[in-house]
Parts: sequence; C-alpha cells; structure tokens
Amino acid sequence: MPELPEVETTRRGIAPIMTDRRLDAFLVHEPRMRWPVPSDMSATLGGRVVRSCKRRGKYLLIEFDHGTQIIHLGMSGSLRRAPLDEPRRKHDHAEWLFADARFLLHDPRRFGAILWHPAEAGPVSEHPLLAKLGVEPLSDDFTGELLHGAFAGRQMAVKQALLAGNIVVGVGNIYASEALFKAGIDPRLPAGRLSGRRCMLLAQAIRETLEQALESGGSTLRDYVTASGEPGAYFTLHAAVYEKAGQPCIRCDTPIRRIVQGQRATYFCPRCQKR
DNA sequence: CTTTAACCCTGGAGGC
DNA sequence: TGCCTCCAGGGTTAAA
Repeated sequence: MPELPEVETTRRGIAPIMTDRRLDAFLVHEPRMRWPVPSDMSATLGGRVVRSCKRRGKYLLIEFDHGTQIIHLGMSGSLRRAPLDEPRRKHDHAEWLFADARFLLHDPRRFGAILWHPAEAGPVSEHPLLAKLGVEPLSDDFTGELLHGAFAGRQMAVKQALLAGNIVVGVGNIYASEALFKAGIDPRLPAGRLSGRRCMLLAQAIRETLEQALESGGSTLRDYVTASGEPGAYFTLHAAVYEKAGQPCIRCDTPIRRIVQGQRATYFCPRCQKR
C-alpha cells in the first residue's frame, strides 16, 4: 500500500526523467479508475512539456504550462519505468511516452486516480481533492503544537484522527499504528485528551517513522523506475506492531493486539501504549 | 459542525 | 481441483 514514503520515492524516481522533457504521448488503456480518466487527456497532454513533478500528501502532481495532472496510486497502484519495447501487463492502465523513456501506471484494484486540473482553474492546491488536506508531516509546519491545536475538542480516536488527512497527510494505516507504538500512545484515546507533551512525542514519532521508511525506500528506488522489479514492489516493512497480532511486543513481550477502528485494523501493544 | 459507515475493486487466503 | 466467502486498503461521499 503506497503511503507517503512510497509516493515520495516514486516522485523522486520520475522527476529527473520527466522534468523539462516533452511528453510524446499519454495513453489510457483502462479509463475506469476511482473516477473515469478524462477521455480527452491524451489530446490534452500529447506534445506538452513536463515542468515539474511534485507531491501533496499521497497525490503526485505532474505540472505542465497549461495545467496539472493529478495522480493517486490508491492502495494497489505503482508507477514504474519500463523498456520501450516491453509488452504491457495486465492492469497497466496508463502510459507516459517520452523519446527515450516510458512509464506505466499499474493498479489491479483501480482505487487510484488520474485527473486533470487546467491552469485557468487556479492553483492546483485549490482542487477539491487537495484544498482541505492537512499539513505535510515532513515539513517544518508539522509540530506537536500543531497536532495539539488540531486535536483540541475532538472525540475521535487519535488513530482515526491521524488517518483522516485533514490534520496531517500521508499517514496511512500501517504507519499510523507504527507511529503510535513508537510514541507509546493508545490508539483508542480520544484525540482531544492528548497532552501537549504527548502530541510532541507523537509528531516526532510520525516524522521518524516516515523518514525511516523513506530512507529504506531510497535503496529500492530502482523497483519503481526501472524495468527490473515487479510492479508494486513496496518497501520491506520492518513493522513493530503492524500485522503482528498475537506476537510478543519487541519491548515488553506482551502479545500485540488487533482491533478494528473505523473499519480498519489497528495493531498495538496493550502494555507499552498507555491511555 | 463532527462522526460514522458504505462503497469502489481485485487478488490472495482459507474453508469445504 | 474448484468454488465460495472473506478480507485488505485510501479516501470520497452520503447519511446520521
């Protein structure tokens, strides 16, 4: 499941190759994604020059002079570089063709999205999908104070508040459990009950968890941008609690618990993570 | 306003 | 071997 580190690694993989290059063709092989891929996107993009490859939360933003292509990898998506002559595989839904490079969007479950935001509609940050997103967790704006302020008065469990995306972006189901374990916080705790100090610890834990994943991703970059790796080869996760139900906690040997919050699995150590 | 739940989809796992 | 059921996940949307 691509979370922020995987998306950022993908961005770093495609940016040096796409930026300032002319996109000879953009091909849509399967328009049925999260939302239909606009039928005129090939015409919109063919022959245009990529100006930059950015990221906001888990959205990839490929910017052109006349607008921005918004890409989301959903939960099973990957963007990989492929040799020019390699046959497409099942679930390769879209294709970017440059003179000497080619990229394929592979997404078996089609939870991903490819959208277009024309420049005349204003800054892409005002797109409905991006407008209400929270702060970037790896930016200087992401602090314990910010978390504390955003959590104030919220009854929602802290785990779900982290996942909601309106406070902080890019923290998915895996890293939410991992960061809460690292910070020693019970995922069921109402967000508004967290002290300023614990919010500071949590912000730090989130940053460390994501940065650590990002570092390990750097070495597997080639899985995203060359033809060698299988599509969807995500980072090897060195999880402390995620999918470890019943196994002994690495800190105290207490069996890790699995609960469901908002239809999603949460893993935590009932002893290390306090109320 | 906040919070909850359904939904989109496919592949893999487990039961029989 | 095959068929059926269940589950995973991000994030939008509708409903409570």
